[in-house]
Parts: sequence; C-alpha cells; structure tokens
Amino acid sequence: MLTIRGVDSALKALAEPRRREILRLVWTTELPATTIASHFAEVTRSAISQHLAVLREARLVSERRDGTRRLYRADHREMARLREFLDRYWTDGLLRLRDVAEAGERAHDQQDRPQTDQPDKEH
Amino acid sequence: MLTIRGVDSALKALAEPRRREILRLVWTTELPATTIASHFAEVTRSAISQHLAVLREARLVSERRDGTRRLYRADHREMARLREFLDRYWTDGLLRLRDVAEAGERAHDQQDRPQTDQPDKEH
DNA sequence: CAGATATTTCAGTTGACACTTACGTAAGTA
DNA sequence: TACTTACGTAAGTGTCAACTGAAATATCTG
Repeated sequence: MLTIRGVDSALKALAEPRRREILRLVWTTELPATTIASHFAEVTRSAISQHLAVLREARLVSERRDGTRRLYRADHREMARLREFLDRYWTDGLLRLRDVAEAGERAHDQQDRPQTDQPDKEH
Repeated sequence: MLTIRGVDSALKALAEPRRREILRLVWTTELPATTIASHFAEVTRSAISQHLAVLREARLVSERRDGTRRLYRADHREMARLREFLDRYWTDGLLRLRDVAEAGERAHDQQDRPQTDQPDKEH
C-alpha cells in the first residue's frame, strides 16, 4: 500500500495530544523523564513513560542515559521527514491516476455482484 | 492544552493508512463512494463508508450528492491548515519555555512524595 | 408502485490503546 | 549493605476504533 516506513508510527504518535505536548517540551530542551512527567498532573508517571516509549519507537525523540536518569530530546529529522511526506504523498500524481483508473475498471466489472456486503476476495 | 481546533481529528484521520489512501484517490479527482470502495478489495463498502465519514467530520473531504451517488473530493484547505500547524506548533518558543520552567519548579517541590506511583492530584 | 442501485446506518465483535497499580531494576548515597 | 532516586515493565481495566453482516434510506427507472 506504499506506506512509507515510519510515517505510520509517527502519525499515530502525533495523533495523541499528550504526546504532542511532550514533544513540544523536549523540542529544544533536553529533559529527564521525571521533569516531563511532572508537567502532567492528570496522569501518572507510568503513563508518561509509556508515551515516551511510543515516541521513541517512532523515532520522534531520542534517549540518552545519565546516571539513574534518562534524558529525552526531540529528533527534528523525523518531523522533517513527516512534513516532507505530507507535502509529497498526495501530490504524487502519476501513481494516483493509475490507481484511480484501475479502481474504475474494477467497479465496472462488478455488474453481477452478491446481494450482501462482502468484499470481493478475488483470489 | 492548547489543542487547536480540528488538528486532533485531522491527525487521527490521517493516522489510518486506509484513510490516507482514500484521501489520495480523491485528491484531484472527485469520485463516488462505490469507486472508492472498489479500490479496496480487502474490506467491505461499509467500512469505506465509515472511513469517509471520519474524513468528512475531520473536514478533510467534502461530499456532494448527485442522484443516488455521493461524490467525494479532498478539501485541500484542511491539509494546508494541518501542515501549517505542524510547522508552527513545536517552534512556538515563548509558550514552551514558560511551561518547561513551571515543570522544573514543580519537580523540585516534590522532595517528600508518596511511595506509590500516584499522580499529584493536588485538589 | 415495484425493483434496482448507491450508500449510510445499526448492532455486535474484536483488538488496540491510554490508563492505573504494583513490582522490578539500575545507579547513586549514607 | 541498606536506602533512595529514577526510571521501565507487567498485568489488568475501561473505552474507543475498525470491521462485518444486515437492515434502512434515498433516488432513479420501468
């Protein structure tokens, strides 16, 4: 489905407001997990730790250890890649037009289709 | 939490690959729901209809009725707004720095904190 | 009006996800 | 060594999102 690697996890990570806020906190300043967590009075430190894991897996933040602490900071490169994706993906005209043509043909083929809503699993 | 209206629903809508694909299909071409659905052999028309509803509620597509059909097309303005948000949000320096300062102070206050992981629900 | 077509909507299932509490672990400190 | 600090991880819970199959709605057509 032409899902550019990483974009999916990045968008899912950003779809959560709390994670956007975290990312904003560490956008320029490197911060330990506790400081980040203390910014959110409504949820536990554990919840923030899990959010940080999601952000880290999406490569939106990087982690650095310093004694017992773990310092987080935003990885601007991944955000740049995401923005580039948002700029390019929909405007990739050639691929889109070809796909639409195929879809049209397939729709035309389905004159005799089942009454039910089943998808055409045409093996 | 300074969640700019609409950004949340737009990001959630885009976090789903199938919806991104739909959006790409109707990016320049206006298409009826059936044609869009026939592009996805793996899922039912019903599922696509629901995806279209999500995209419509996020204002990423607009709907136009033509007889029994409903024609969809991407609303480029909303994508533009989202891109603008992604460009501005993290770089809004003043607000961010103030928040970090507050977080630091609060973390400092918590010298005597409970043993358990409870969040500080300070009345 | 009866039927066909295009599409949404409803009800129910399954899995993902944000969250909490409790526990584990690694690194400093008395 | 024992204690504390700073975290992650495990297990369980409630809610939400994606999906299917069936029924409902709206429009055209004979």
